[in-house]
Amino acid sequence: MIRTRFAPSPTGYMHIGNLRSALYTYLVAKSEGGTFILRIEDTDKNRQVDDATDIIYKTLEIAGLTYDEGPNVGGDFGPYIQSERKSNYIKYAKQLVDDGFAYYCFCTKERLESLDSYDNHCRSLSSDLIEENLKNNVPYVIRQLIPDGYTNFKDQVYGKISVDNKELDDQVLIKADGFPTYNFANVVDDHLMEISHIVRGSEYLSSTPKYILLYKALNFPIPAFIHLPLIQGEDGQKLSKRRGDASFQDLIDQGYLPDAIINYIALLGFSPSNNKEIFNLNELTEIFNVKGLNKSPATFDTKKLMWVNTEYFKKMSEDDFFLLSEKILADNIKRPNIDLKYVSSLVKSRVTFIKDIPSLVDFIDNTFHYEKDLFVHKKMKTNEENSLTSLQNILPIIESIEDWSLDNIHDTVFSFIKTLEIKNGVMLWPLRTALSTKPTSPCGAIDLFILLGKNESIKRIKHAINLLSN
RNA sequence: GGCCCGUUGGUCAAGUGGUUAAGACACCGCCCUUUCACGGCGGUAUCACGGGUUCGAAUCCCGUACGGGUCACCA
Repeated sequence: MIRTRFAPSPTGYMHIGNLRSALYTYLVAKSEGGTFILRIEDTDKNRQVDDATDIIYKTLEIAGLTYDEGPNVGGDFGPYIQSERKSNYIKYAKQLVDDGFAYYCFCTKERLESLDSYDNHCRSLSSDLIEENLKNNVPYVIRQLIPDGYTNFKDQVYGKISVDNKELDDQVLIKADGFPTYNFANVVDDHLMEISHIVRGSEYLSSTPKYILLYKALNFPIPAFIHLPLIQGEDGQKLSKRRGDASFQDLIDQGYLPDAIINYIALLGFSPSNNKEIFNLNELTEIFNVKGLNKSPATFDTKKLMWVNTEYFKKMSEDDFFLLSEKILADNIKRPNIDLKYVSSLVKSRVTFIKDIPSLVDFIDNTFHYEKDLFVHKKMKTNEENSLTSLQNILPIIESIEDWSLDNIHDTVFSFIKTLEIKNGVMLWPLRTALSTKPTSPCGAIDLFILLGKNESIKRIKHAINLLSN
C-alpha cells in the first residue's frame, strides 16, 4: 500500500512549484489507490506566517487535492502538525546519542560563526563534561554523527546516486529550542506515519544521503525516493517565494481556472504515454506513472498556460460558461432586449479569460464611434465606395424582413448577394462593420442582426451610410 | 569554490543503438457561407561541443562547456 505525504511549512503563500509537488505527491499515491497525507512542518517558529496554514488548506481544496489523512481530517497516525509531536523527536534523538549515531554539541553561536563549516568539535567531549553541562543547563543541540564511507541510494527519477560521506556535515537534529530540524522531523515522522514513497523537489537530492544514514542508524526501513525536477521561471532560476514568483492564488486572480492550472503544471516535467494534453484530475490520476517523470527542470510558460485555459472554456458547456460570464455580461451590456445567454455562447470559444469579455461586447452599447476607413479591407476587396453601395442596396431588403430569425436573415441576405453577383465579403464586411462598429467582433454579420434586433440593426446601417456619404 | 544533478526546436516534450528525430504551445502561410476566433491543411526550427566504443549513436563511455541544485540551530 502506497502512502505519500505533502509536507509544506507554513511560511507564506504557495507558489506553483509547491503546488506541483503536492500534485505529484497526490498522483503517486492515487494512481495506485494509495493514501495521500498532509503534514504541516512548523518546526521553525521564527519563519511562521500567520495565515499560511489556512492558505495551504485552501489551496489544496481549490486544486482538488483531497488528503486522506491530515489536520482537520484526522487519521491513525496523527497529530499531523509537527509542533504537536515534539516529544517524539527528542526520544529518537536520545536513542541515537545512546547508540553512538549522534552527540550533544555545546558550541556557542560565536564559535560556529568563526568556522567555515562545523569542525566536529563536540564529537570527542568526555562523558563527564557532557554530564556536567547538561546538569548546569548549558544550551545544547544534538548533532548527527556522520560516519566515514560512501552512501548510495536509488532515486526513482534520477537513478543511482553515490556520495562520499566526507561531503556531509554533522547536521543538527535537535535545535537549542528543543525543536527538531526539518531533516530530522521529516525522517521520524515519515517512518511513524509509514510513508512508503517520499516525493519532493530535487533540491533535496543533495541532502538525501543524510536521510539514508539516519534511517539506517534508527533501524527504519528506507522508503522509495521520488525527486522532482524543479520548475524555473523564464530567467532560468527555480521558482520561489523569495523571488515573488506567481502563487496559485495570483494565477486564479489573473483569471486562470484551477483545473487549467493543475492541468498545465502536470505537464511541466511529466508526459503521459498517450500524448494527451488536456485532462482533469481524475483522468490524470488514471494515466499518471512515475516513469513519465522527467529529470530536467522545466520552464514555466505563460503562453501555454493561456492556451490550456482557453481549452477549458471551449470544452465547458454553455450553461456552465454562462454561470461564469453572466455577471460581467450584465454589468457591461445595458442595452435592453439583449439575450445575454446568446452573447455568452458567442463569446465562449474566443476568450482566454473572463475579464476579456467586456472588450468583446462593448460594441453592443457603444455605437457610432468609428472612422469610415474601417470599411476598407484588402482581402475582402472592400473600400468606402463599394461598401456604401452594398449598404444602400441591402438596407431596403433588411427593412422588409418580417421573420427576424437567424435562418431567414441568413437566407435572405445570401440570396440577395447572389443577385448582385458580388463576392460575399463585399456585402458581409460592410455589414459586419456597420453593425459591430469595430474591426473585430465576436461573430459575423448574421449573428449580429439577431443580437442587436431589427431596429438597432437598421439604425446602425443608416448611420454607416451617412458616414460613408460624406 | 566542493559535491550532486541536468542538457532533443523560442517553450513543454516523445525517443532508450538502425526513425524521413513524434506531438503540443508560440510563430508564419494557405483554406473555410464574411474579420478576429474556431476548425482544417501546411511551413520555419532541435539532438550543447569534442573525443571514443560500434558496421551503425540523440541513445553507451570519457572529457569540455553551459545551466540548475546544495553546502543553516530554514524548510
